[in-house]
Amino acid sequence: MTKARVTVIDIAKAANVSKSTVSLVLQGSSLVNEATRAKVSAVMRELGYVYNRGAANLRQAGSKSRIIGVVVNDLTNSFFAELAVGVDIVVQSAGFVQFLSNTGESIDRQREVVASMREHGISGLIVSPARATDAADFKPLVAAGIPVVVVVRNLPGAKVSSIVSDNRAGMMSAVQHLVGLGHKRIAFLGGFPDTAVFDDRLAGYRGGIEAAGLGYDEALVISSAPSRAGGVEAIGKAIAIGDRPTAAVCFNDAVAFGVCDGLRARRLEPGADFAVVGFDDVIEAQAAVPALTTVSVDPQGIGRRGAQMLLKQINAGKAEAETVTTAVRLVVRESCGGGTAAPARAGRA
Amino acid sequence: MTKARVTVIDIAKAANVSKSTVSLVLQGSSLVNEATRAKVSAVMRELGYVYNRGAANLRQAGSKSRIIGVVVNDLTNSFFAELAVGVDIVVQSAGFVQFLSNTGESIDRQREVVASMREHGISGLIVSPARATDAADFKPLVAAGIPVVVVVRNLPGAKVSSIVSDNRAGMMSAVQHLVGLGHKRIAFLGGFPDTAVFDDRLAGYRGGIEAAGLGYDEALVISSAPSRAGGVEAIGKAIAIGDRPTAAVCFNDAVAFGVCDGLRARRLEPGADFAVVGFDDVIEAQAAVPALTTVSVDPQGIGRRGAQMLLKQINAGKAEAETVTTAVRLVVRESCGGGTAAPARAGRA
DNA sequence: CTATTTATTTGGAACGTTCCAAATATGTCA
DNA sequence: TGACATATTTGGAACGTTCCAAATAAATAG
Repeated sequence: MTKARVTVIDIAKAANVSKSTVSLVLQGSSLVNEATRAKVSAVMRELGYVYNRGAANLRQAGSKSRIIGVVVNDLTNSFFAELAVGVDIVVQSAGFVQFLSNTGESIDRQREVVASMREHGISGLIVSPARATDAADFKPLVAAGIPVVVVVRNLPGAKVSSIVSDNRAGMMSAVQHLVGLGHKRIAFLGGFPDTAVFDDRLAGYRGGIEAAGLGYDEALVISSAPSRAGGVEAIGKAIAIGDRPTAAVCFNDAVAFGVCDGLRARRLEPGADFAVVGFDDVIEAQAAVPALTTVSVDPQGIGRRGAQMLLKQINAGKAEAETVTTAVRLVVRESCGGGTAAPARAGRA
Repeated sequence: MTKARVTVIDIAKAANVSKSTVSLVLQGSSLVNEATRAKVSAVMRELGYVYNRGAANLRQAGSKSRIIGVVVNDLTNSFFAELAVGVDIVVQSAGFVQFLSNTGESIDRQREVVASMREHGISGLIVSPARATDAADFKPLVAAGIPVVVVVRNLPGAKVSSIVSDNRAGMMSAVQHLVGLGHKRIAFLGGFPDTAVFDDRLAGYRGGIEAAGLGYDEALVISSAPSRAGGVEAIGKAIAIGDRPTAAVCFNDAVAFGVCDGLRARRLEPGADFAVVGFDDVIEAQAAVPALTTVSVDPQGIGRRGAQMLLKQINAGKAEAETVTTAVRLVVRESCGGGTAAPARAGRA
């Protein structure tokens, strides 16, 4: 067991050069003679040298740490897992590493992990904020010159870059699709009203309804937790309405799945008896039965995009807030009926 | 915009004490006077001090970095995402942070990220190795005194701790369940034979078959990619066998889903015409139609467990390799027929 | 052979902490 | 009061790098 760490000085001694030279080799400087470089490299390999980034960061000005912090609100949701993977791909290929943490929608946890990341000297931060995050929470970071990119959920008021999907347009096209299928009573189900994403999606819904000449009816907007359970709850209320809706656009796919569950529990077949559209296009959407018609947002793409933007800002040194909305597209599957006749599913009563 | 970083010396000056005292406060030492502590803390808050962990690590011996490296082979698989969350939960509440990377089953990538983590001075590593990982890859880490815990997939030959689920027992109980339902010809479908996990599960299958007095028939073991597509392929071959099986245990849930797809494509209804059992109990298993009977392994639990073990080793200073197999349990749903019939699952939500 | 480039190498002095040994202040007891 | 114990504070000297200014070696010019 090697007791002490092998340092640049050990290398220097063994290779008969100065530590400065070793450092030069480490950075691939062109100042050093080829022969020397070879010798030093050989010694490093031989002694099993491992670079101490901490020490280097200490010396180098501020944020050369090459660590990117990534904070997501729910890693168990495959949407965000995909997003993290997208970030990782570009971050890694740029020679940075990723510091990933999950907040589970807890705002306190979020504060903790961001603080911790800061102590570790991250070069930049990508965050999908927990619900009800205070826009001011990231103020100190940007004040310290650490670029921040907010993804998925935007943070109105925060002076940071953000990438969000085009929630309005997506929901609008979902509504248009249902209208095209002849539906007149279309509900909007799920989601918490206190989020910017909710507002955007609802606005898209309303826009679609009004553009179709249908009246916007507030009774058809039923919020709930943005989860499967929330979907079950919401469809329950929706069905109890006097002038019952015949279709619904859902806040996200999880809600849509819950809506399907709730329909079946009432002996209604999603797709046949009631049309359902989701939002996000999570991996499960295409495997579900019936396969879910949904608005696809490509979380991995958002992750990649966000990471690129962040790296750009890090390299630029100066970060001016920039906002990007990424396009979305409706993926028509089976949950609104009419779709591609599925491989004969035995009709479950 | 604050130009320079606020350091412990700035605090010292402003609070009229020495930097040593500030350091003491930082570490919550009981040596410092209450009044002094209060004053220093106030100044720190006022000047917006942020602790520089890099500098601290530099001074402190070896691995006090409080960073835990986590490497998984496929973050988009919700099984591993759950695992990462499990790790994060205990790691975070112990005041450590998590460095998470995804290898996407690439062995090169794995080497890169592990090297990078090492440069950053991780205190320990939790890894779910990419396929065909060389056991020797983690040698240098443990030689350097950095504890490593391998999860999910074990690494025969590596002298590191590991946590794997009880693959043998799980598969055995799956077979027993099918035997109990009267099946005589039971196939084992999917998975790559070059993995330890495959060997274990196959051994469990064989054990169950033989314990039931049924003959072990190699023709009924059909390997394939451990994916949905692999499942489709495997069931195709299985059905083509002369003495056709009436049931199958699958390498994992993804394969099981593929098997269901393949059955339907041949106008066979999984559950009714052919019994299918999965392994893992991924989130989708209970929502699928028919809901999948499968062996539940609780990835989050494995993550938590692994993290605890790692922390224990870090604190102990010395790490002796320890191997734990976690219990699994068969969850009976609908994919073997007979199960809870009609009343659509309102059960969960 | 000296003067002048050009190529390479090199000692410190940082960076922001923690740790140690030693200094100072405070209190207690005879 | 002096001597001693106890509580609190404090200057350096590390830790492993990078950077700077300056030294040395080699090559070219005059």
